[in-house]
Amino acid sequence: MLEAAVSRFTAFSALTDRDLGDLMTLAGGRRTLKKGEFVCHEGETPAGLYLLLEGWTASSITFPDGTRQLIKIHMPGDMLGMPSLALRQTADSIVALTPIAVGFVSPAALGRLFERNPRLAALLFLISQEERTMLIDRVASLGASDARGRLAALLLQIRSRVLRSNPYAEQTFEFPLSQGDVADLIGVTAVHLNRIIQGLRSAELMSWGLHRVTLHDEIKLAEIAGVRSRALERDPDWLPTAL
Amino acid sequence: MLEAAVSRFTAFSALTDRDLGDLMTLAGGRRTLKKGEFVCHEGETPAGLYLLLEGWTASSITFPDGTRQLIKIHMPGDMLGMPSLALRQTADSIVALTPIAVGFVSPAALGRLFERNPRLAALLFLISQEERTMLIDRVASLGASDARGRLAALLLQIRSRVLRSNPYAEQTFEFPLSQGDVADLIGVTAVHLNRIIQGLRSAELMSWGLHRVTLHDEIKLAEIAGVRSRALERDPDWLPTAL
DNA sequence: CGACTTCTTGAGGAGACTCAAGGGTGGTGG
DNA sequence: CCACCACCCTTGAGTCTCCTCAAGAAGTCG
Repeated sequence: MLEAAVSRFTAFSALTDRDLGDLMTLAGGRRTLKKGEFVCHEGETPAGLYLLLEGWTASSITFPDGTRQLIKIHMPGDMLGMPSLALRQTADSIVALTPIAVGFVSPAALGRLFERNPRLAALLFLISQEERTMLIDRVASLGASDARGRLAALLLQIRSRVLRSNPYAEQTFEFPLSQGDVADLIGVTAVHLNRIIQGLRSAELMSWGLHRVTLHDEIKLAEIAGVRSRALERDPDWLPTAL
Repeated sequence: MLEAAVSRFTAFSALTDRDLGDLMTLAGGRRTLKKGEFVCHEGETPAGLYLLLEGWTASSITFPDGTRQLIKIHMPGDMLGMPSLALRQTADSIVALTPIAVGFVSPAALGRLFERNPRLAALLFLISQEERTMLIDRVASLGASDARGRLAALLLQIRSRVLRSNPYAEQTFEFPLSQGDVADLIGVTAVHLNRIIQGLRSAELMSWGLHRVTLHDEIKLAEIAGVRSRALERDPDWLPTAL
């Protein structure tokens, strides 16, 4: 459980006891939210960061005409609200897709982290860069692929993320999103997405039902998505030395 | 000139002489490239960062079928190659859209920055968050808008970026991209984009020609784009104190 | 059990793509 | 200096993806 909370850090480098302690003091004040509740709303003054401890969330942008675009799915270990640190108004709304628990990280604590534990600060910097890469891949998918390709890319991306926290997961995994949610993620209507899903089902590339998704042929799906898999850098030699 | 090179930092907070000195030692080895040359190719082992000093560049992802998706335009002051720091292979190719000059930043120098100047490191962190917001807005635009809206959003975004380095710019600005480039940016074909441009031209919302774009009615264009303007946070109080 | 959300299917229309061809422009070499 | 080539812009016609509107079926929660 604690392991999942720091998994984004440990993906880059092992943490010392001091690092772990600093992270724990960073994320104080555990808070739980029910499914459908909001961690924050776009337009608010940013309060700080939230370390997602349990459950899934999604961040979204709402257009003046009411259209909702889902930007990204978050899972345990993700730090929420970082992009809005640079802004006067929160950029995206964050909603709980399942019951969740978050730890609150005050901006002041973040400032102290940069002063007192440069190595951990650098790891947080790396996590941000990883997030940028994921957004870059999403831009590429939305801009260059059709609905089938976008769906395949999204499912593969979520699956690889699930695998990280549970290496024993099989081809099948829990999937709390509705088809409407996924439609908002990949930028198509729910009606059209449904027809795409029917197609992939009858081609026996995937199954989808009962809040559970199974990818039967990941190689074929990766071809459809047109994605290159990304390997994270481990223990980059330029990282400040551990305290 | 030097001013533009640090403009992304000073947008958040004024720099001390020490900060400026640290930044200068950070970006050593000025290199110039001709239009069309590549700063780096996707798939390579990441070498480090590049501070764009003069000219425009674009980063792109290439799909297995040869499709090219342009991710983002970079202008003087932008730090190139940051997302790939977290990866074993460079995520995006970066090509010069005009003659450019870059300064090279070694990963080792970056590590020292985190150890010796936490305030500057935090500013670099904030710049990364700003980049994430821009990508989030691009995901939203690509996912939720039609070609007209995407074009309007792109032009407004580029214009606000141009304004930052040249506050005296009028409605018109230099624009070195071809229609094909813009089509690759907003994820439509060049043929279709051209028809969209004709429409905006005849509606007298914009002009485009001779490597120059003029936005005649930004309010109307902002409506079409469906964008909220974003104000950067100035001098956040959690920043480590200046050295 | 009833209200609600979610999933599914149908039919017609609009936005975007493909293929194709003509004209303009800048650059290069003879 | 001119001829040629490459690239970019423009326009047309036909096709396909995806959207809208609509309504019924199935699942879910109180």
